Amino acid sequence: MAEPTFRAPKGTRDILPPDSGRLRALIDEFAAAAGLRGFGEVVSPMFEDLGVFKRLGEETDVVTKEMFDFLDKGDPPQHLALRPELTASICRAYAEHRPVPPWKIWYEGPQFRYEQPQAGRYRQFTQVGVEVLGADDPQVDVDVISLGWDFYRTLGLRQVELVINSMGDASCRPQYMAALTDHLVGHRSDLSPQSQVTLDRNPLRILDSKRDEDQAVIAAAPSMVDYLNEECSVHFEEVRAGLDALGIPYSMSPRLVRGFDYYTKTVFEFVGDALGGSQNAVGGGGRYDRLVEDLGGPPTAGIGFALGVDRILLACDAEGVFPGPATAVSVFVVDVTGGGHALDVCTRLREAGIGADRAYGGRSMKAQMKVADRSGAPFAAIIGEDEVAAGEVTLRDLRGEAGQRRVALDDLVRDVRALTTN
RNA sequence: GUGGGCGUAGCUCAGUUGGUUAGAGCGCCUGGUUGUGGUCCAGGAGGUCGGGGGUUCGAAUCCCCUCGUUCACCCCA
Repeated sequence: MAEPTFRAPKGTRDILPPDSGRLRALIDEFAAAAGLRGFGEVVSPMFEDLGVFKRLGEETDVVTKEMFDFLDKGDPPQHLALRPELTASICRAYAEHRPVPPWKIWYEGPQFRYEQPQAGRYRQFTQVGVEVLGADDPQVDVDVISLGWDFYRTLGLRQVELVINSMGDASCRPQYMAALTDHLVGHRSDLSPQSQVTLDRNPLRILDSKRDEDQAVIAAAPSMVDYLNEECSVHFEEVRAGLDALGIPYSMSPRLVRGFDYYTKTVFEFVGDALGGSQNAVGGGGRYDRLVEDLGGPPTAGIGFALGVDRILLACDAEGVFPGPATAVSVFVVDVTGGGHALDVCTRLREAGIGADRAYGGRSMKAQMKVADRSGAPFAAIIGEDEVAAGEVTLRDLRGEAGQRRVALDDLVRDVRALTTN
């Protein structure tokens, strides 16, 4: 392959038709699902002060080594970073604008992490997500989780599984951490070298290690749910009861700890079973009752999730669902008189709200018919000298058995409507 | 960031132990008598074999570097 002068930067890609149409349709689907449940959209900046993201946790890889950060041209310069996720931005916006709680919002857009790219893992990737700020009612957790669950079902995905856990809060997590650390330190020599390093930095991280050597130690480790205090325990029970009431299946995993330090109480992940490899998390989220405060806002409970659009589409491919939208072009105009009449006919159709396209460059009828076929349009409107003389066009059915017939130019819109509405 | 696989036309891939003008299928373009696509037939365009360096009389085939991609770890969506 001849090397082009420029190519999309490492870990980024161009999304072209028809994939881009599919992406758009997926986001529209999510917008509809969120809107139906009373969520409003927030469009926030693509970059923030670096400090906004640092609050996500000093032990979080996304913060410590995966940030696209830079200095602006100010004096003194401001240290900014492309957003690696959106929860922090939303919390920053909440602290800044103080909307009336509960604040139910959804978002969509690209996010950036400086990682080694892999299938389903990009340096620029798209997420859709929701956040609810200002309500710690477990019913909110249920509402949020069910929105995610329903969304996957709407797309047609059947092999997505829900996994949940509880991380406790500031009063019970320390006791669990002590017990976990005791256990891990006691088996330090049984852990992989990498996990032994992790142990000193953030013991919780070892729980989702995928290395075989670690599995026995992890399996014997204490579970957070056994250390939950009364409040957290009741909260978790109510979340589970709510999911049960909705008939949403889930499994509990004491190993589900998530990568951000800010989570409290409920955490959950949607796993795409149809995706091989490690990039099988198609969505995840949890409750974060301290984050808004950490960003300078009032004490505010929060919960939300982010769904990886790129991975969801890979999962759709794997399951053979969500093919994407059909063409919006209903009529492809074939004009063998030079093209001037195609201009007129297309305009008539478009002004009536009927999708219309045409060929350019005065190509042969055969060539234009091929383009018409490829366009996916259900009908072709053919214009030759005969039609022009009679003030008509030949309307041809490209997909069915209706054949073709001549119609008066002034009746074209009416006839196309009749054919496309039944 | 660490380690392994891969990188030949727009796409999916063949290219034998290094040896003459690098191939196929799909796609694209043009035709198959004078206005008709989706089937069929015939032509055609399109590649300095990711890039750079080296070994050799000679390299897509061997070596080194580099870039990209992919898999695992890590992390996460």
